[in-house]
Amino acid sequence: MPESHRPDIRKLDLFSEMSDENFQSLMHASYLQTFPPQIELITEGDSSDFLHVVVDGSVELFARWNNRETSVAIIRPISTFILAATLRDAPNLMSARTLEKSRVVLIPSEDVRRIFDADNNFARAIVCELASGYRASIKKTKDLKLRTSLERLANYLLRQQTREGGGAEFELQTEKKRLASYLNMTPENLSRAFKSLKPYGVEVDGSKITITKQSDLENFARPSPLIDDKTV
Amino acid sequence: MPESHRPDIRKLDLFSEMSDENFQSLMHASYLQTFPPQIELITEGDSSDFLHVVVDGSVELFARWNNRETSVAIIRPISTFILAATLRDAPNLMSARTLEKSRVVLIPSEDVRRIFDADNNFARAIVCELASGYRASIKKTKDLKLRTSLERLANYLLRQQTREGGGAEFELQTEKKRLASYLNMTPENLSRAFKSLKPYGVEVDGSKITITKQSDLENFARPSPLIDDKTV
DNA sequence: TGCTGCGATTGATAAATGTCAAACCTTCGT
DNA sequence: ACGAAGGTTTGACATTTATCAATCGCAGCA
Repeated sequence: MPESHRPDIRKLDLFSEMSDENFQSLMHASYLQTFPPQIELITEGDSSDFLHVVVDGSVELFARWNNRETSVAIIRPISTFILAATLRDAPNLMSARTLEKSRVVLIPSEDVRRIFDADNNFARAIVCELASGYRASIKKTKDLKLRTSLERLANYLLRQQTREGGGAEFELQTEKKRLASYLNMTPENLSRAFKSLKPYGVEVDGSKITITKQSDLENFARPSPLIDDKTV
Repeated sequence: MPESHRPDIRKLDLFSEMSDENFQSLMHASYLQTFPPQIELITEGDSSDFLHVVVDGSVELFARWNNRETSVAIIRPISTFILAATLRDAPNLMSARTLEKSRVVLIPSEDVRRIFDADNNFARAIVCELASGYRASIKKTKDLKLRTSLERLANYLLRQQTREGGGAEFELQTEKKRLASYLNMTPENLSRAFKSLKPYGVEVDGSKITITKQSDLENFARPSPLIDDKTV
């Protein structure tokens, strides 16, 4: 793998504390690949041969069952995905496709497991990462089970607002079709949900959202750190 | 903590490979406590002071938001819970209550973290356990998002049948009220769902289920290893 | 034995969500 | 500039799921 992205990857929590030697060894065995949009990188059920790192573009994780499909996450630079499958040497539970032209570093799972055994700092970082991912997944379950679709949308908007810097005006950064699937609703339902949030000060213009009555929206959404916070 | 349960706990994947010394050290710092039914052991948001091991009875993990409540998991002997919060030293995301008179071993989180650092085999086991839990949670998300409540019930019955040994006749082992919450439906809806499964050979008598047309039910449920299998 | 309380069921109704079809709009490539 | 493709919105309608109220039935207990 070329050198160019190494410093960025090295900065990830997952890799920042490991020894130089082990990091170089991981990188040495990896590939940097560029993919066009809409390429299915992983199909669920496949064995997990590589830990993936998105360094450019974006990748959607999704799942299929019985001819239905749902969006589970959208991975943006710089982050890894399918760490759990890699470590357990188990089949991937989700499929992955590029949403746009993307660059992905592929680290052979075998090397990840080998260096996990050799490098205590790396092992510690892996545990942190896994625990975080696990907790994020629990939060998603709570969001799904405890909230109506309207409430999920309202809270999503507040989270997205925060991610985008906190201003009253921000971009969705996701197609509405995909957002609908992510929030477990149909595009039609999402469209109507936006209208239902208008009384709470949500203005929609294409992918631009403006929140004109912040406290009204928060009052309706009732965000909870135990569901909506990234870090907790 | 008294000695009596140690051999059983030692057999758990999480503890079976660690050094004797470290295991004894963990146990030495732990408490065995007996709780009556319906005691709230943990309230979500609390800091995670102990890793819990249910050695007798059963414990429900559930979550609250906005005056609603949902059942997330039921823990039966012998298993641990809230490992992720313990490791991250983060607040618990779920509450826990005993369903019946139960005995629980409480291992101080601090000791778990300390010995994680000291014992590579324990660290490895923790990673396995976390990765498993993470994957189980992803499967739950897929189940929730991709299936209707009727399909969730049908697949639940097939899983429960397997857990109970695979015979045509088996017990639910859970109040229907709780099962409904676990499957994200109301008790009324669950009751009707059972009736809707009658054409597929599901007979209900109290908590006893008899599956008279196995292949019909499987045909309807379409279980997938990537959602329903324990081990994958 | 007969209460009592609570879970389970049933029926009627309401609310939430999905489906289908059509129209609209934006983007993109020729 | 034009047309095609596909995402978005809207309306009408169907289905799923929840809510409310009443009843049933069983387990625990005086």
